[in-house]
Amino acid sequence: MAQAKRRIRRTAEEARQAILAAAVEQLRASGPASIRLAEIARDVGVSHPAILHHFGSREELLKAVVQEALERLHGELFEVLSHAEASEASSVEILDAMAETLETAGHARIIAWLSLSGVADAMDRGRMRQVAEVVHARRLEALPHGIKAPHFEDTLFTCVLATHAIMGEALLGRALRQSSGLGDDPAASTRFRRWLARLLVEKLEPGE
Amino acid sequence: MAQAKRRIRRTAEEARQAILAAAVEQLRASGPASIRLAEIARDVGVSHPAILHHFGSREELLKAVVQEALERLHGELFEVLSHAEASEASSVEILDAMAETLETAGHARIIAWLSLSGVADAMDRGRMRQVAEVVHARRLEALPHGIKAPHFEDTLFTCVLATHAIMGEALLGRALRQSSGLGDDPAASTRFRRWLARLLVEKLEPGE
DNA sequence: AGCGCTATCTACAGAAGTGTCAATAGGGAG
DNA sequence: CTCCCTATTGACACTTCTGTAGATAGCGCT
Repeated sequence: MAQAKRRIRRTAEEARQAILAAAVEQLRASGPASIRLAEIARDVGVSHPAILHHFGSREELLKAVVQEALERLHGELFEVLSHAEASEASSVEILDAMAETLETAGHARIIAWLSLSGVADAMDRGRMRQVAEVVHARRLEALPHGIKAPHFEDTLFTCVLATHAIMGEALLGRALRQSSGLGDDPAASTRFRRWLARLLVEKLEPGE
Repeated sequence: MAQAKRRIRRTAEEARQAILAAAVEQLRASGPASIRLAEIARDVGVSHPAILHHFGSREELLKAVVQEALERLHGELFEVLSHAEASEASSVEILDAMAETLETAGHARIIAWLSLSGVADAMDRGRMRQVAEVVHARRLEALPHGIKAPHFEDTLFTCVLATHAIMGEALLGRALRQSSGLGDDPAASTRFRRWLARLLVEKLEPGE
């Protein structure tokens, strides 16, 4: 009858990782407000007090999840940019790769959740400015002679616009395509990205 | 002692409106998942069963709130566009007005909440295409001679980009300004809008 | 004034979620 | 093999939230 249930005993670190993974997925899917200990426990295959044992409280689990998610994001973006730099990729390809990362890994959704619920304020440390400075340096380098150098803020705003576009496409892409009469055509998304990349590149590197 | 509490008795319609208003505000502030009957009841100044009396269940209240919020949004956008058309406003001014509406009234946040939580799918009926068609007609009209007519999709994508930018600015504006080293400068937001408007207008009406 | 409709209230039931506790058992160390 | 540490569990306490039920009290109508 009631067979004694065989316990799987992980190391503390393995357990934390398994729990964090399930929690991040939950965060991506339904936001921080709907993170339930029982549900995550079920996904991992443990009982919910186990989670409390490793994280102390739901609140602290949430903190850890947010940190984990942001670290994954920064890590992946760093990797994408490193690859791009190493392979001398074109601006179009870089933009494409970043969009791909944000969209398919669900990072865009997570950022939106955190931003809306005000959970992750000021965890960023000026990354946008760093990126913009790199782009601006490239831009000045490739500047044809006799053309007035653009202001830094122009480059910065261009980067901000690119960010908004990528995020917006990840969040509202499907809905807007529906609303545009494009149906569910997934190719429309890549067409938009290509179009956007051309627009931005023409703005930043008018010579090419 | 316990003074009999004087009840305020509203008409059913007034009560519904008061409840909806409080609920929409809650939706804007913290999203659909955190809509609590007791809290809304407190805001309105009634007991929570009163809400259930008027709406039947939390679920139906939520439906009504979503519908109300989207109707407000469509109404306000329609008004803005009507004004713009009547006053022959410039494209820059139109964009500015729409951004203002989306941002200050909190519509952008609401849309983002609904989109993330998958509550409001397909409530739109092709409005994006309508807008894009109007813009495209204007664009062809103002076209200088001897220039090849742009594809409709180019105009459509431009409108989509504008939408993403406005939404993104409303959602992530503060965070990105922080990350850009611009601090809390609220003027930076208007500078960005101006910059964006110029970019889009130059794309759509290169002659001016 | 008296009556009836119904918006509103208080009190309570039930579900679900977080957190506590003592007991259990897996696995490494000696 | 035995012991000890601690990851894990089932049971339970407590809170919060939705929904129900019966009583009550405004307000229009006659």
